[in-house]
Amino acid sequence: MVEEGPVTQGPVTQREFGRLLQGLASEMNLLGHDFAADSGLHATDVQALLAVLRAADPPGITPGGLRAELGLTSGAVTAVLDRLERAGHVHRTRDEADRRQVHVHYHPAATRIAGEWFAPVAECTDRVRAEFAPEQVATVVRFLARMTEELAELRRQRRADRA
Amino acid sequence: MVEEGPVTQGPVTQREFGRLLQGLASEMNLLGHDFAADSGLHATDVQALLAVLRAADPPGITPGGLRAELGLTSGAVTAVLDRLERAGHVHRTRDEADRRQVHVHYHPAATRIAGEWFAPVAECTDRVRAEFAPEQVATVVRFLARMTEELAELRRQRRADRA
DNA sequence: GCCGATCTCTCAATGATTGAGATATTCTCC
DNA sequence: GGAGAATATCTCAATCATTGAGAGATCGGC
Repeated sequence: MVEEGPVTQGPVTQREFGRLLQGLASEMNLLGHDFAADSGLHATDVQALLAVLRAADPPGITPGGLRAELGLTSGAVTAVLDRLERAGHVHRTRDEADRRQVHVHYHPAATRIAGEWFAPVAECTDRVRAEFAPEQVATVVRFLARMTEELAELRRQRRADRA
Repeated sequence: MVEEGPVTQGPVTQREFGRLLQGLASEMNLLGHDFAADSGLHATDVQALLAVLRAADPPGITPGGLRAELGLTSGAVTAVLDRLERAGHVHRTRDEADRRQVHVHYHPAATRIAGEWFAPVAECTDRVRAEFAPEQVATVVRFLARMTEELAELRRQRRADRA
């Protein structure tokens, strides 16, 4: 009873806020695990497939981009893409302008499969979003974008410091 | 302007919203990778260590709890804990009431090391939080909590359906 | 054109993860 | 109380993802 007091800014300590963020990230990770298990893929392959799916496909994401986005070494990315390609989820094309680069594209079937599997998740998201007023949703969106941006900047800076 | 037809809920489409969430989760994952690289640990070990750190320590988290929270098999959890214990980050105690169970506790040193490494991340979080009014932060907190809860419920239900 | 830089892939070595089974403990129901 | 089912953790051999160094191919600046 005593600890339920404050409501606005004070009640959520930095630590609790971190816990919330970690908890959500963890839960999303587990969704990936489940999708992997259901699809006969591995957790890493799913992360890669999702990264490919959420990349703009006109250009398509490069193995190097995946390397940066998944935190893997180049050999691991090649292996992941080999597995995804062998399973028929993605295919590679070589950039004609810069022939060193490769672009990874998803197959329509992969979109459909992932879309169907994640449909209940999307419903989940919609359900939660519906609990918030439009301007509140906008606030959440702004927060998510800013947080992501700020963390990316932090990592970028750290990388620069290391060199 | 023209192609924004299927607006499910306000200005942000469901797809964009999912992208935002995935992007943030991905970024947080990469932070874990970097911490792992700097600490001589593996990505999984870091996830486990963070899970131990954010668990209430009076009881301490069990290997089974970690198994559920990381999506690993029992053998993998044992291996992870062996590594973390060997590195001096955590230690195991056996529950006296139910001697089948084990509780994992972090060493104070682990808290300090992780705390120091993640201090800039915490500053990041604070910086972003400072950009929002108290009631907006409260909205974000509520959203994070509800989203996590809903996703956890979805996974729980799926697990039940499978059986 | 040439040299350094960039991007991807190869490959052997390492080691993390799996999955079935063993062990120990608790719970349930007669 | 005691037999059997259920639960929690650990063991271990087999599998396979990941690492890390290096090769091959291509581009950009001078």
